[in-house]
Amino acid sequence: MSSKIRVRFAPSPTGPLHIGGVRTALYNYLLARKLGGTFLLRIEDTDQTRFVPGAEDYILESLAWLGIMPDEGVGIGGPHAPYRQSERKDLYKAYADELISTGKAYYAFDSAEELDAIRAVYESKGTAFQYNALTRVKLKNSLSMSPGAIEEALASGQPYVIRLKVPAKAEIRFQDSIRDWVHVHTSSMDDKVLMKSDGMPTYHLANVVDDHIMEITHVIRGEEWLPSAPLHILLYQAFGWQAPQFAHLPLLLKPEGNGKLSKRDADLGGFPVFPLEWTDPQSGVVSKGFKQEGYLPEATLNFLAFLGWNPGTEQELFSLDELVNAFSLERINKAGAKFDVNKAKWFNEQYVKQHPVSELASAYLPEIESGKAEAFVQLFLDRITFPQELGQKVAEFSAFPKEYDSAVLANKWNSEAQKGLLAIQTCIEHIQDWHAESIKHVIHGTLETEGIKMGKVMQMLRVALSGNGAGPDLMISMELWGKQQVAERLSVALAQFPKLSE
RNA sequence: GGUCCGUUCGUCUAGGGGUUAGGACACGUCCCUUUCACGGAUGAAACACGGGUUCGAUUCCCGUACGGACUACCA
Repeated sequence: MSSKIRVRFAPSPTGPLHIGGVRTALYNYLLARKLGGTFLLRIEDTDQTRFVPGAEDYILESLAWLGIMPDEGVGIGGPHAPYRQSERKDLYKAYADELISTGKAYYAFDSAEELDAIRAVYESKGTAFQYNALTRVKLKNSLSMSPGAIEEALASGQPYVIRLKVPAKAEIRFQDSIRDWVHVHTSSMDDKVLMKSDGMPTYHLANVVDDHIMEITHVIRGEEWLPSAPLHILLYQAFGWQAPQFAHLPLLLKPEGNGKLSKRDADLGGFPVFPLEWTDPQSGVVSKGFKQEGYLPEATLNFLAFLGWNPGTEQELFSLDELVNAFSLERINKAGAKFDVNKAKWFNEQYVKQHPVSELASAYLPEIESGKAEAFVQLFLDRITFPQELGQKVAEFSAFPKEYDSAVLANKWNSEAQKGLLAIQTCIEHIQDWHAESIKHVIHGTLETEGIKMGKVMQMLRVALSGNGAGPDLMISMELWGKQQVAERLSVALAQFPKLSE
């Protein structure tokens, strides 16, 4: 008996992959790597009406961007191909038939409209309708109909679904890796549809059959599946199969208020909930992506990993390999986690700072000569959250000041500052070796001989050169502007500042 | 409504029968710096409530409240 770990990520191609889905994929990936197992990708496209073109590619591209590619599955191949459920359609029918023949499932001929009507009646009475042991005898199915009538209905091609015959009185229990024992009584479950009238299986059947065939050992999925887990257990029992180990992940919640994180929150909060930018093929509406917003894949992964899991130590920055190493199902939390943009940004800043300067320079300042571009990156590295801010920073830096910080001017512009700036204007003319260190040396020396305190003029010098009262290291800035530019900026500023007499 | 799941600073969380309840983000203050940012230090900030069990409960049990998920021929 093989004890090889096999996990899967099984999204539906109904739109862009949600960030919660990405976290599910990540946890699956981490467990597989941690235990030397296999991570596979299966596409659950059994609902033909909700298929969205491009969604499958989007999923693959997202996983590739983050570096958590599956070992097996759609787009990769493997021993259990095909991995797209629509292409495995015929398989499921045979399993459903097996359940019919063993009496674990039955045909139901009730139309969707009939059931809706029944539901409406129940609802008007303040109760909920359940298709179960109590009601199925009064409905149109192979349990209530005579053998002849069933025969006839089937032969005449009357549409039907196959439903699981849920036992009336039984307690279903299973041990979840995250929630421990979960018990549910079958009286609160209904006879779920296994095969739809269009010949496609429902999620429940396809999922259980495929997880079994593909030898999945651990099912790691979102908490929204917890209520249907007992049904899946029942299915495994009906087939006589061993159920995999379940782990139901806590949900990702809205940053404000309550509820599941949704696309709407992203639009409202100005942050992405999708890994990559997505253009809706129907409406053309574009949704932001972590990548396009400027989040680095390592930062996105690290941030996501910590939403619902932690290593139990005080280390927060983890590479993917370190995550693999530290990961365990046991340390996943039970309660839902609110998405916090500030924390995401903080992670990104950490990774931006760690990023090789040369790469940032060539990727984000491609127009600028590499040596200078790297100097700019160094200058702004601590002041940006997203690397693409670099271009804007450099543009602002390079532009001639349009106006001068009036508050600083009001406070610091005095005759001593004027004297200092005049002295600086003269002395920089003589600097041959135009580098931050030598500029600093000369300016300091000049101010000292003039008997002017640094504090009295330096901020005015900054305002004169950049227009701003705050900014990066002035000496390095001067080096980057170049001697001629500095001289020009200084003389323009001096001409505009009010003239002060001694 | 029913079923199930959950609840430690504003947020992510550590912890766990006896602790000054720890860390991180954000926020305040201070230091560093010519300024800002970075960095460092520091402050404010939490065990939902009520009953048990116990010498002792934030920790275990039960209720309540609150929150969430699910309740389709969607996944």
